[in-house]
Amino acid sequence: MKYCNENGDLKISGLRDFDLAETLECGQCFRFERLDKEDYSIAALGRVLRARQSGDELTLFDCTADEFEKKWMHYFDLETDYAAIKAAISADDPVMQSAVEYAGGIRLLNQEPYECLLSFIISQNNNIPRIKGIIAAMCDKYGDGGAFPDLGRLRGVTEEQFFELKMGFRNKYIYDAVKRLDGGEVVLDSLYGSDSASARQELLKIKGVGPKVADCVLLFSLGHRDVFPIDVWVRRVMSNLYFDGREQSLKTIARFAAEKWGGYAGYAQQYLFYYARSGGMDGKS
DNA sequence: CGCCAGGGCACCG
DNA sequence: CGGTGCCATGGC
Repeated sequence: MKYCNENGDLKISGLRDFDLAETLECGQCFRFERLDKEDYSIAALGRVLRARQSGDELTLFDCTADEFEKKWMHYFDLETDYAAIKAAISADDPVMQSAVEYAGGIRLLNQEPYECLLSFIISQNNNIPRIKGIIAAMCDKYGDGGAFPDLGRLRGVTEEQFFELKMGFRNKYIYDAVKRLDGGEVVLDSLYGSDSASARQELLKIKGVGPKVADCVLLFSLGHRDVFPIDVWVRRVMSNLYFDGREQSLKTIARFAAEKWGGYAGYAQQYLFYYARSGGMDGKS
């Protein structure tokens, strides 16, 4: 990977195992806008970044090399060797080989834990377009200039006001999350280093945060790549492709994934999720 | 109209 | 413990 700044824009070349569209559209983040094919506006890390990919070249508009090194390199997980990970998780596994081939440019983002937590609380029993809409409404209403509203801005917001953003029954959960973070009962930044199980226990203190939401926050923002979030899609695709179509319990799937993929289970999960949602459920396409 | 969506809670036996 | 009904909303 090489990069240099041209007229204020950063041009990165020689990228491998990276596809901007796949990475953004695979359901791990919600605040982005597709301007054109492989051309996106991304709201993250305190600003709006426009990015466009052409082959193995990625352009980050209005971005210095310094900013790239300090923020976006890690955000897009570009310092990680995905070729090695893909080889490891798909060894002797035709199912995972297909999933990895289908969307081999997915990267697991390193998002901000606070935004990731609130976003995935909103995601529960919901669909992706509507999740994006609710988050956008919250940013418009309470964020500074459309940014994701920080704790200070959500501190005084009532359950009723969250309900007005069309959150439905999740309004109480968002309210509870804000309260516990604000009160210091849960400290997200302390969860980077600890082991996944104890970090999950902390997140489960928040009302409306169960195993699935907790695992998404651990995987997509806190660097715990061993966790394996199981939603309806993952349960379906796992049952179909690894258990002969017989629906398995969450516990069985979790144990299977942990034994099969270990510390790389999170990567495996994301390839499978995207594969399943794109119609690869029968194991042929 | 009913079913479903990147679930979790309360309640039940 | 494991199973079940319920929760708001919008797209299909």
